[in-house]
Amino acid sequence: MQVFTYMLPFCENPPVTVFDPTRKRNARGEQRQQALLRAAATVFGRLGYHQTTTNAIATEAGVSPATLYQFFPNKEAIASALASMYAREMAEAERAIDSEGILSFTEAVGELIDVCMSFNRKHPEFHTLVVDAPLSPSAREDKQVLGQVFVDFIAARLRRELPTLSRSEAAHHGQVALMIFRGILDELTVASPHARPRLQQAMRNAVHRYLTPVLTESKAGAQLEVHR
Amino acid sequence: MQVFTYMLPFCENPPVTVFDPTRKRNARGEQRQQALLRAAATVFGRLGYHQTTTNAIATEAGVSPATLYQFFPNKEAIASALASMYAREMAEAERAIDSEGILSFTEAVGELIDVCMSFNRKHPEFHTLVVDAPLSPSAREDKQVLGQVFVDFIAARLRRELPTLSRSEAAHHGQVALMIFRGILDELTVASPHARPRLQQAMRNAVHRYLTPVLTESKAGAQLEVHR
DNA sequence: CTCTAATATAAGTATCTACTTGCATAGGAG
DNA sequence: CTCCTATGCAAGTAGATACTTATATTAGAG
Repeated sequence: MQVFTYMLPFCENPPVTVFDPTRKRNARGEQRQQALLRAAATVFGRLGYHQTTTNAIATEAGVSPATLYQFFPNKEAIASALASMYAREMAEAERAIDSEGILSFTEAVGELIDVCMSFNRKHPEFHTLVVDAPLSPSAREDKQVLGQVFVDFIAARLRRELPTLSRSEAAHHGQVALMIFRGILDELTVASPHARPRLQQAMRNAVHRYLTPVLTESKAGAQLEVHR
Repeated sequence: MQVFTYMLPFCENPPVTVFDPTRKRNARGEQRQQALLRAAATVFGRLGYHQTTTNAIATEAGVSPATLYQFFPNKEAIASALASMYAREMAEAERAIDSEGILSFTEAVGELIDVCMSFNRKHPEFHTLVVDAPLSPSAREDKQVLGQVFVDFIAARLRRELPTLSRSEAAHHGQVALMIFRGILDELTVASPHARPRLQQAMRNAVHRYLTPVLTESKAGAQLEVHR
């Protein structure tokens, strides 16, 4: 059986190595890997994970299907490599937001939303990879970390405004904000260009409106929540 | 080629007839159809649409695969029949909410959310059918109508509180509420029983907090929205 | 240059799964 | 009873697609 090593291209994060790390690679091979990943990204973005065939990826990259399997053990590995790369890159971008801590709560959360929306818009294939693709354990980990970074960002900002808020409460609200984000993102990915700006505004409003009462109504606690 | 007629079982709505409406059916056959739909619902709920094979449905129903195809032309038709049934039933339940118009805005919207959450909890397979399954045009129509009923319910309530709100604005807010609902529902369907009550409360809060500013901040219009 | 390992592919195979065929049984109308 | 049609199934077929094999070509190290 063939043994694989591959590095993730166009990504500053520590390279993800799969299988044998001792395998030598030529420059030509590295180019092919990158070309294959770019081709995969294109086709995944066009057709979604399930509709995308490995043959289509190979064709898009201008190589034979067998060549693809010189560099990736299976279809899942391609999806996982892309998903890991994107997840790490996006997490990095989120961590970089307001590292000096000069933004207000609303500004920081708005910036978080914008960064996430731009990223998804720049890499439309990320959505299907995260939602539809079966990922390797390591890619699942990266995906989960990405979610946690989003949640932690919001939780930290909430607690900065309101130190009396418990960690678990803050995390919970971060999680709900993430769910709201994802729900609207689902529509954003299929919305017509004409409808997009309004939805982007709605996204900011929805998350903001969910979070601000946590800060303003906090003294009264859960009693002020919608009853029933 | 075999010709099909089937009626949707356990559903008060007008029966959905597929193919030849003149085909005679015995009581035994009707039982089988219902058993097959029940079996399909079970397996779809357990494995999701894509992982569910027609063979598994037949096995679950205790019949051979060929028998399944006596009653349904293909896998999609099974998913479509179930999805149509559920979509109509759920739309009916939504339309029945506060038909006397005695509930407050908050109560009515809360009731809408509760009805939708209970329905999805009662029929866990509905989610995968609507999200993952390729549906027949008629089932897609029923699904789309269901979404519209949700949106219209909220839009009507918004305009009842605030008659100056334009129809399109009201509809937009209804649509965003639906996206928020779906985003949180996605997590509810996979949440542990222990986490569910808190998420249900978060669902009510999220939708409520998104909608109330539409009523209270309306005079100032979009200017009061989160800037940028 | 030469030799070895990496790269490339044509032409498959293997498997999965939706769906069929051919034939046997049953049950209601007449 | 008799016949026609609905019901039922064992044993398939067909087509899609992930993945492999055998083999040729290339290119970098020494």
